[in-house]
Amino acid sequence: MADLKPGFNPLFLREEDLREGMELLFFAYRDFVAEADQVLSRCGLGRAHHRALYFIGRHPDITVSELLRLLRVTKQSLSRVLGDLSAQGMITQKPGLRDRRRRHLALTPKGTEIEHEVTERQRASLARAYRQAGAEAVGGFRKVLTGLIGGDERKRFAADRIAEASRPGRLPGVAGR
Amino acid sequence: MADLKPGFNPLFLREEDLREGMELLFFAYRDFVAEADQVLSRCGLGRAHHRALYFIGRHPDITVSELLRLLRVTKQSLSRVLGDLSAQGMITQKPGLRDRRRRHLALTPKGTEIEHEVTERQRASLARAYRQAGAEAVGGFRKVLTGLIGGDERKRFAADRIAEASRPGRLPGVAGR
DNA sequence: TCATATATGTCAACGTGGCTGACCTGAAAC
DNA sequence: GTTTCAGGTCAGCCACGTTGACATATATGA
Repeated sequence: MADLKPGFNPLFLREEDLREGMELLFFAYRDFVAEADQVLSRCGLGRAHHRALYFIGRHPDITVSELLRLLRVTKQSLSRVLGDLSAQGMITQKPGLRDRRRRHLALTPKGTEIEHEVTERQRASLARAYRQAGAEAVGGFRKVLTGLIGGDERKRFAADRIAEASRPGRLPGVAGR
Repeated sequence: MADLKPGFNPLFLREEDLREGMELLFFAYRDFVAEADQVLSRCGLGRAHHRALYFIGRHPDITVSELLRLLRVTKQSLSRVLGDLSAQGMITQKPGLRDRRRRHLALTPKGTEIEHEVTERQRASLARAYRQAGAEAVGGFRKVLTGLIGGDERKRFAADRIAEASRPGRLPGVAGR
């Protein structure tokens, strides 16, 4: 069953600890998103809408295909969500100047408001966990999670992400595929 | 907008860092579960089946309601999943001796095999991330995630969980509700 | 200039896995 | 022994993923 050999691994790689880590991730994620779901349901929105709002807010003028690569869903799924958000006046979609096939997405004031309202809960929740755990633990948290991210996306969370943060409209890890 | 005041918070609690943490969690979880989904779809099972298999394997003779509290889904949702697993001969359900209403669940050899096959991928993935990050980072990872878990469940991941691990059939955080 | 290949986005139909509501069954209480 | 209740099931619905077929826009080449 490809079991880990206890004698050849540090303590934290034991079967039991790995299982515990998996459960921790499961429970933490479950509760983290549940935080937002309450607010979302009051707005008549789902989790999928929130994810779209979030990333559009974070990357103004993002195109649909860039958003697709971030979310890793099919364009058909995303299309429905964007249709909803557009119908409710939460996002704007303007065709690109260079390539008029592309629609560039942005939040309306209303969309911004909803996004903040929902995300604020999660941010507060994470902030509390960060504060309780301390700066050093936060570093470890980020280190391990970064290691779990597969492939290209990991680069976005490399050490030099400060530079990225100062260019808010860009999507370095996405535009370059 | 209830923004965090930069002057009164340590650096790692800045808006930008919290957003990055949220995204990290999103991407890491997304890729972590995607790992298992490939294997699952080959077995004709879904994510819900895996979660049930996992926790039944980890807590033999668990009752349906205990499982419900772990997974936080409705009994109707779980019932369908258990029906599938039972029909495919992956779990056994025997009525309790003391209270014959309760069904105690356990994995069959076939169920154990499938569970291992799926979970093994995830365990390997987490082990790699742990190894890359180092023991200290793993401690921080667990600390922050534990802080994200709401309410009662957090206790299960307290310092004395070693004691729990030596009593594999028990569910201290669950039975006591 | 028009035929076509490619990229992008949409429409229709379907599957998984959540949910609520109504109901059944065994155990316990009066 | 009827009632009450916890544990579990059946039926139907919804959110949000999927695939397949199609529409539109740009780029390419005769």
